[in-house]
Amino acid sequence: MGTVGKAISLLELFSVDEPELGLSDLARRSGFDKATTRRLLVALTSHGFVEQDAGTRHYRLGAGLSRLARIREARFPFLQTAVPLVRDLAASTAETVHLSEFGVDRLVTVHVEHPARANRVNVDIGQLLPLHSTASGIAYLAFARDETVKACLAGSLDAFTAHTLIEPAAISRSMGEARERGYSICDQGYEEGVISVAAAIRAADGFALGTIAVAAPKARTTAAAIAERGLAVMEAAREISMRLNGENLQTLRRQA
Amino acid sequence: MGTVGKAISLLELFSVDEPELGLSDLARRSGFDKATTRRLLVALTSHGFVEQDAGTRHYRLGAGLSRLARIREARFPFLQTAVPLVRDLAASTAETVHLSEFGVDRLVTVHVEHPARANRVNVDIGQLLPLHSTASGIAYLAFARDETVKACLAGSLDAFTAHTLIEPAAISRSMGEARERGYSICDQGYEEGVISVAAAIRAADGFALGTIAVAAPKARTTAAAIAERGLAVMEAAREISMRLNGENLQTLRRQA
DNA sequence: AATAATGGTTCAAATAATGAACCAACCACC
DNA sequence: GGTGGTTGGTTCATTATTTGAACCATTATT
Repeated sequence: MGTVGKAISLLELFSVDEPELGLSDLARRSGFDKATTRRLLVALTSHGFVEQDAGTRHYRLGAGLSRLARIREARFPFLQTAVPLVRDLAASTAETVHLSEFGVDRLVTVHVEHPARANRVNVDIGQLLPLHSTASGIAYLAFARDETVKACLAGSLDAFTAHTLIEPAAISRSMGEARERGYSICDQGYEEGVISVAAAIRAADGFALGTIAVAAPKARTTAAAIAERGLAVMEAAREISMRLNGENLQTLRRQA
Repeated sequence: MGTVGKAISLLELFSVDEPELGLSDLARRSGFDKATTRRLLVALTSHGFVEQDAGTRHYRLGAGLSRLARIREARFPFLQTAVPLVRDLAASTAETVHLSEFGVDRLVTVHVEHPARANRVNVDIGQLLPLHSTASGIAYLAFARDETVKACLAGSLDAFTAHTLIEPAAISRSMGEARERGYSICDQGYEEGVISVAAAIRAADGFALGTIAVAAPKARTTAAAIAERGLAVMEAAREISMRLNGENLQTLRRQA
């Protein structure tokens, strides 16, 4: 791995659960030498990607990242556009709704709304979702570029639960169903006891760029609820896509 | 400059005005060799910090940045907290209101509300503000750590207009006034014909972490309007600080 | 058809990154 | 008030990575 990759992988150690980490901790988790880790942190700090707490000397993500993210968001107002619809959907379903955007080879969770009840599915902002074993992933793949689908199915596919589909043929079938139906269903493919539905948010060219999903404890979820949520999530995704692309969303090339 | 610094300085070439850049362009502007530039871009792309348009082959900021920025925001909800108050202030003043956060040695503009009129001060998201020559900068310095103030005054201070204060003593005086008054005033210190007021948003320890400012064309701004806006911006900053720190904002050590 | 852009690649030479060993300071625990 | 185990931080000879001139393939422009 090159030096910039190492620097970035340091940044990736921070999470919602652990937003502040010390030098030794970072060195341990990254596997880099303490001196290396520190040199990288200094470089990142000097550009505002990392900040150091004056008191504890621990490190945290810096304002430079917010800046760049805002510049990106100004050009491509994904969050701004989608968040209100995520809220609406969360209110009407009373279950966890999460929004994700594609990045490299996974989906990046960029927004979450949790219902005000104790028994719920918990998703963290920044959480990374695999493509083959989540409702969001299948919804994304259903409208992704062939190269992306191929790259996904070619890699080694982890089985997170006993229900995870890992045969390319089974995943392809699942994608096909999602494409026809307009939304995907994933029954405990990523975590035991969780059932989700998701739909793809699409760019002007018709290809998926992210997803919106509703996740709920399977124990209290009926088949009728799934169908209802599926329609709702599909409608929300359609509306977000429309708003993003100014009404002129092309019909997708790749139809079922 | 180390390799990670170079990689980051590539990212910094993107802006709201130019959110997409080609390889040659990036190489030219950064001053790096084309091969180097590309290697850096590949590294950044493979971690989702940069995306490449499939059609134009141009590069843009990637979803990985949004992810990290959201993780940061989850821990420290500066934007979430402040934006509503920025909106209120923009509505009541009918002038440009911008919010900034300290980073490295400057203020980073993280949110802007523009009034719906043609003649207005324009501020872009991501814009970097110098500390010594803007209302925000002076407001920040007035409640910054001594080290920060010292580092600022020690550096070479650019004169952006004929009105820019560049003598450390004059800047210190300006800071003192801002501290007493509760808000800063900057009369064309950064751009000719623009007058701004700003107040510091403070962390739990009493030190500034950002600012909120109102900027207007000087031609239509009376002394009374300045005073009125000063109070409003001060109140907004106080409210944001309160909400961020859960009511227990410590009185600042360094008083006038 | 020639010209000058563009994005992208190669490999010996130059440079920057590495890490074991080293401080100093802090904390917990007899 | 030692003692051992932390922590953050630094040094410098060794080592591995980055560098860039020259290269190719495409795609406009003239």
